[in-house]
Amino acid sequence: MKRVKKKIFHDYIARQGLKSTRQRDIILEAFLSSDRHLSIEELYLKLRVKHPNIGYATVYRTLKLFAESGIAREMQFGDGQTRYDHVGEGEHHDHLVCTGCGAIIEFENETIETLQNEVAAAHGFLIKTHKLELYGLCARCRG
Amino acid sequence: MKRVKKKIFHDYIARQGLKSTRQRDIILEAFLSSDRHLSIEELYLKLRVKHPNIGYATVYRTLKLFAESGIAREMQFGDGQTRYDHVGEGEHHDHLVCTGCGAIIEFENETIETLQNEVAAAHGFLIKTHKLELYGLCARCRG
DNA sequence: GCGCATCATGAAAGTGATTTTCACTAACAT
DNA sequence: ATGTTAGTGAAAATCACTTTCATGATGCGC
Repeated sequence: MKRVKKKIFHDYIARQGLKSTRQRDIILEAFLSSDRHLSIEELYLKLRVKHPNIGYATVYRTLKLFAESGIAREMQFGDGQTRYDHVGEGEHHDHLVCTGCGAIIEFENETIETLQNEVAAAHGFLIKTHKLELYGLCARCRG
Repeated sequence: MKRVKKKIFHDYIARQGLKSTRQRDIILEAFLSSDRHLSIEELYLKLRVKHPNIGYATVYRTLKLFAESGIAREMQFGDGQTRYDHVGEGEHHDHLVCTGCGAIIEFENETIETLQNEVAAAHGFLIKTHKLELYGLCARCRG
């Protein structure tokens, strides 16, 4: 899984005529082995422990590159920070966001996806991506 | 329709012990007679033509107030700006966002809403709100 | 109507999260 | 090994709000 994503990223880098660097590999490894939905700052802080020399800007630029290469997805959950989600081959999931504790739970629902495509078709739209977030209280927070 | 929303807002203002001001009325009128999904800046610029004395901060605070009163809804479409959507009585709609020309089209789909509730229930979640956006190219932009 | 406790406003300063700049390095094709 | 081009890190600049503060309205009580 990690291996596959590393390959996808490296292929992308090569295809775009970009360079493979030590920093990118370190950041990629850290990203792949971290929680989903990490913000730039969270990843930066995590990296800083072992690699205090890697700058915030590099993490920022590399994460953007991950998104471009298709192994990550930029997300906004209304907390003012952009988060980067992992993206699997052809996989897509949506989120349940707990407004109480901030927990983010993933789910997939084929039927909803199908309906979305129908809606799009009815409007002549060609869907590229979508975003579905359900905000509320998780089982633990709804006392 | 406009009348109803004005009343809702004024009632809210009164209930909260706030004051009715000339600026709020001007901004409310401009908001109600403008496109849906306006950003603070867009509304501010629009207002500035006839009311150059109204400050950005006032538009910002008033829009927040609209959202609190229930006649507007804050939205984020990934373009870095918060937009304010009109909200009708009990109504809810989702969006198709064209990444080509920026057009935003609204739609409603009862079945999807039902499925969302089922997903939430399956996870013990209590849904408060949701956000569903389909990004792609509109009929005009998919050449 | 008038006083005045509050709330509101506008200009400007402050914030927080990126995003860009720039001088310096590192990759990699030759 | 070297030249060309992309990458890096620190710091400065942006951007989109958000708050502060001195000044100006509101509107209830008399």
